[in-house]
Amino acid sequence: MKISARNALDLWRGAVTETVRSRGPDLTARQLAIMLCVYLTEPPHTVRGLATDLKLRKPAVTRALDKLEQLGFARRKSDPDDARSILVQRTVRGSVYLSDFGDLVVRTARQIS
Amino acid sequence: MKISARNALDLWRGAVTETVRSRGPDLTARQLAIMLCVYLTEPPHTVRGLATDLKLRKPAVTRALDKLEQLGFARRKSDPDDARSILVQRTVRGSVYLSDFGDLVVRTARQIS
DNA sequence: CTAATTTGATACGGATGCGAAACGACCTTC
DNA sequence: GAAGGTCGTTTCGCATCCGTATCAAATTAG
Repeated sequence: MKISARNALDLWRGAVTETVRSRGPDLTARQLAIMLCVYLTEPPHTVRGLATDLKLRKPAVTRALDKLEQLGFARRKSDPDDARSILVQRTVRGSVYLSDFGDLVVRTARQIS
Repeated sequence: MKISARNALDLWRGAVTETVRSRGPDLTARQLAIMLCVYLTEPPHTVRGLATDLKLRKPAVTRALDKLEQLGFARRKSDPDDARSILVQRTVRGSVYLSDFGDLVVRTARQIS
């Protein structure tokens, strides 16, 4: 993957601009980071683990998961091995959303130099 | 610029995750989109123009500019040719921030596949 | 069994964002 | 110069997010 700093910024602008324009789900940076972590890194994902990984407080993760669950982008499942923990799971809807977003970035990249 | 959808998502995750972790300025997607537009596209930039371009309401742009100005990432200057308009201007601080962010994306890209 | 710890969720007060509507200042038109 | 339009801002009520502190439930340690 080769990319210059200028191209990186243009890429970011193109994708973020298009997201804003199209009135997509209004995710904060934290919510998006959590979502990408859940979908792109190996399970299992717990509230505690996500909080540690992203240097967030636990309530912030709980609330972000509330939002993602409300959008249908994540599901909570209690851990059978430790009923205190919850396992954050992916959904079809979330997979589709991220897939579309990835395609948007690719299309944007093609338009740049 | 060649990039696969999967790499695009990994790139996004890496950069957003690092931004969250490092406690950078907590910009919303709208605020970021406005900032990138101001810095990466040709001036002049007005509230009206930014709102039209991003399909936002004017008060949303005004508030985003309040935030960017508070962070030292933008300046308002009244248009000498039409005192109703304001011209959104770049700052050194904002340039440095975006430059650093671009470098972060480049570094992240290097770590991917 | 009891006490201490861990886990995720919740209550609270405060900060910040939103859209709709209204506003003052300014330009344009006649 | 009065009427109407444009531009950016402000006000209003509402929704969402934050961090701190606290909670109940489950687990672990003694």
